[in-house]
Amino acid sequence: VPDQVDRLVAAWRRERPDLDVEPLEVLSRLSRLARHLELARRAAFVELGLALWQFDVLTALRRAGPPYKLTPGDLLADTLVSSGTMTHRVDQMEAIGWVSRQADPADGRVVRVRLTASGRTVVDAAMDNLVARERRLLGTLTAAERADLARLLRRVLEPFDEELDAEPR
Amino acid sequence: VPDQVDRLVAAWRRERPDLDVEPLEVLSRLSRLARHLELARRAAFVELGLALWQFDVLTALRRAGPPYKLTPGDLLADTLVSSGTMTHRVDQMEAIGWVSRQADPADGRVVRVRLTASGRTVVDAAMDNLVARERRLLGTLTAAERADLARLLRRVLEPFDEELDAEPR
DNA sequence: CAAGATTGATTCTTCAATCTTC
DNA sequence: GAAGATTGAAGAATCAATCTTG
Repeated sequence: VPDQVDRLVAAWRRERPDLDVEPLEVLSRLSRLARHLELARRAAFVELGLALWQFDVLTALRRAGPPYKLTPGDLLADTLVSSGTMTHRVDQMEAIGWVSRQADPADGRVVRVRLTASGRTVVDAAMDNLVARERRLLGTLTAAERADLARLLRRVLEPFDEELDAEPR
Repeated sequence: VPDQVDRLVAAWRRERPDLDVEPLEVLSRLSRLARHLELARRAAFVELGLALWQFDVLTALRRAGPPYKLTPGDLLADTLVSSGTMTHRVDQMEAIGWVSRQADPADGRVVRVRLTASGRTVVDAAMDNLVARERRLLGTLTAAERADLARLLRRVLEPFDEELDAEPR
């Protein structure tokens, strides 16, 4: 049964027979799937009064463990956004009360972003919700297939992770 | 060798041992990879004076084949954005001269968005560029592995494609 | 009333410039 | 001067409301 990407690839082969579009079989599915996931996650979080970008910041802090503090710079690497974006995000979430800012006693340039108790409550609920839904989503695959998929994705992801240390944002 | 997602998953297991975060092995890699791809594509198109969202619209029209006409509604399904977004996009690109709007003679509610000659020139160049780079990106995988990856992604994507007919945007 | 497209308000992201501290 | 964070302006995505035609 052909899917949307099969149709897309067939269309390219018809319109640009000079181009070998084989890479799209993987990368176009990947982009579309990521976009669908984003839309689905956003819809699920609306009920919790939570925006997707807020969830991304909260989970980074939650994962860090007690005392739930990271610098804006740490958060950049986790969320892959620019530094200006992160400042704005922290502003908003500080106003809501999910995070707070603290000066770093050792280095005056650095700020600590700390997850508050209410922020932790929200992110734990959202994470329960998310993992449950995403498990359903992967239910069409066997455990072995999921492991295969994870392994292949890791291989493609490798070059990107390596260059992360070098790039400013 | 552990990657960023291995670290992320390990952190969750430490902080939320009550949660089974196995789905993240796949879905977190997928999201991160999609984000990296987006950033890389954006950087590549900057040299061509092309924004990512413009590329998405142009390719949908180019793939459609002569006479390179689609309705805004058609473009929604291809690009997974809202109807308001698409109107704004077509506005911008019409101002640049890459597309034009035409009324549908048969149905007054419908608009045809047509790719112009200059739009076609731009999209063909960008597509050459994109496919070449993405082929390099997948070079770490063998042909068999790429086929495996495409197959597995297709399986996960299936439920989303099916519900596409039902949803408004 | 439904379908298709548009509009305007709001929100988020980005970029480049700036400020502070090392 | 470099690192880390912030600022403000500009651009794009979204939502809900609206307009037009079937």
